[in-house]
Amino acid sequence: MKESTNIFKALSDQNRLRILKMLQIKPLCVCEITEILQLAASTVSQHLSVLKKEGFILEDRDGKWVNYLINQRPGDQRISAVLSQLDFWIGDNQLIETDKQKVKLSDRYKVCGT
Amino acid sequence: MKESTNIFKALSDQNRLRILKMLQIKPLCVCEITEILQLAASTVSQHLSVLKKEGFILEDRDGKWVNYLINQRPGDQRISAVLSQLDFWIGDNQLIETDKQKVKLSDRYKVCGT
DNA sequence: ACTATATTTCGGTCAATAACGAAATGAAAT
DNA sequence: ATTTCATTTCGTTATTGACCGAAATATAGT
Repeated sequence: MKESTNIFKALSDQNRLRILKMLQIKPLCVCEITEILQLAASTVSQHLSVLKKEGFILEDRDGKWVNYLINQRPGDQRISAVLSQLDFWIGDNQLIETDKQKVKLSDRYKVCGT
Repeated sequence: MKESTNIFKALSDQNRLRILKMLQIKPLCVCEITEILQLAASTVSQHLSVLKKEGFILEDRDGKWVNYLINQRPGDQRISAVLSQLDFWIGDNQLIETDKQKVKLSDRYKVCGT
């Protein structure tokens, strides 16, 4: 018996919304997200695990990195509904606007490891 | 400049979801909702003010009572999207099922004032 | 004006959660 | 095998949010 989770809870945190919008641009590893959000890596990891647990995103290990990406085939229809119209549900504000710019310019080989 | 509020935050609380589903049956006053949720009136009032502030519901004073009802013409399209398909977004569980039964049987003149 | 009932506002407590840094784990390169 | 870097897990702290009861406000009836 699977208990019905409240998908809105996963979306109630502003930083998790920012992450979703960033992943809309392209898959990212934890250290790239950490760099952009200016949070501790452990905090970002937690947010990602919430989004993954709910089915919004998938992880894909690539060597020492873990890429996170939007889940294209979520089990839950409500999650599909949100993800397929992310711009409708989560409008851009200044913060998200600049996040997206940073994602476009982000290069893992420069951001990480230095 | 109106700051963009996170509509998901208003929906992240289980009791607020219950209230929305109850109001789907019929408009209710605070004391009826209080009776069904078994919370303090002040707590229910807080929940209602959040839902009202976000545009999910409207209030309509009727003498000493204040009726709350689903907003049929929300300004925010996302809120329309949620409200027009409330059953899709907020599935029934046992709790909500019995809430709705209680709403159908609820009679303000018996519940309040005694 | 006074009383009764409904509701909201206020001040405070407690629980949930977002945040951090440190330690543990995973994977690759030396 | 050891080092290095990315990530996760753990333990703790700070913040936020749900909740309550008491006091304040609103409305209607006496």
